[in-house]
Amino acid sequence: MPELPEAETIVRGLRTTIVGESIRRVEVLHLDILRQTKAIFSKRVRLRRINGIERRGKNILLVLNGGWVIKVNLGMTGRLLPFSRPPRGTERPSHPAVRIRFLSGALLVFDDTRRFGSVEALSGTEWNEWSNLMGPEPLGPTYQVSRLISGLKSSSSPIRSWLLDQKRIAGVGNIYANEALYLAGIHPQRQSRTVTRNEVKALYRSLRSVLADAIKAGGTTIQDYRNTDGDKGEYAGQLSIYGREGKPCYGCNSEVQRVVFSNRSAFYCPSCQPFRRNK
DNA sequence: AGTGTATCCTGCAGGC
DNA sequence: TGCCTGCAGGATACAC
Repeated sequence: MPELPEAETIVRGLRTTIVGESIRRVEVLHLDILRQTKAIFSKRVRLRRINGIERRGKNILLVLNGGWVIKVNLGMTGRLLPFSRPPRGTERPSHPAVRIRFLSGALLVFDDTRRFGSVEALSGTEWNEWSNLMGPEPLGPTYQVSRLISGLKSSSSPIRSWLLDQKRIAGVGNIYANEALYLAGIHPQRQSRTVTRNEVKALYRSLRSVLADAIKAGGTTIQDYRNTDGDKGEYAGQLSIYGREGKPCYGCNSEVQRVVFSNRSAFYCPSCQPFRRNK
């Protein structure tokens, strides 16, 4: 579920709740979520203070003293839910996988129905190495259209696949890739290197505006996504193409199509996003 | 080297 | 009502 805007919304929620808390102990209810042994994870985070919350792509970082970080990837259905005291009744998470308990009595629960998410404690060095393997942040102040042009120029991948590759650009998932391609008038299966310079410029603009607008709306909830207050994101009402198979295109009334490749659905308007033969 | 496919897991919606 | 199939915001180990 969560792409960059959803992760950013959660980061902002955590900044107002758990920064300054110190970890008393951790409980791991599903070992497959943890990317290291429970003993190592516990040893690395216990009694450390949360100094800040950061985001890299779709990943959420709890920055601890000593340079340690807890890296959280939400997968498809992951949630990070802070509580000032143990939750009761309907407040209780349905699929808790990891609980971080603080000295104050507050706690943070990583809840994940499908358990595609992951949690891992890394040293500052390990984190830097990992981060360096990722592509640039599309909303970063130094990200420029030239970067997108040169990246696409050398790739024979379909452009939707290129956008989903976290090593090429960080944080873009299936919803916003589809939305940005629609707004730029580019068919999702166009070979990346055949996309024209003007089309890439349009894509650069649409990508940044879609992501920024989605952050303003608190992200997109299709089914599972919730922010740190347990509330849904409102961007679903603004989606132009994602999930609209069989419905009329907002621009031209043509029927929105769905095609599956790389095991993911892509949505497009055959009229507004024509497929041109690859060079 | 770079790409595409299958797989992990649970739950929900729709068809019969 | 119940059973079946397909589908879901992600990442990655493989095969080619």
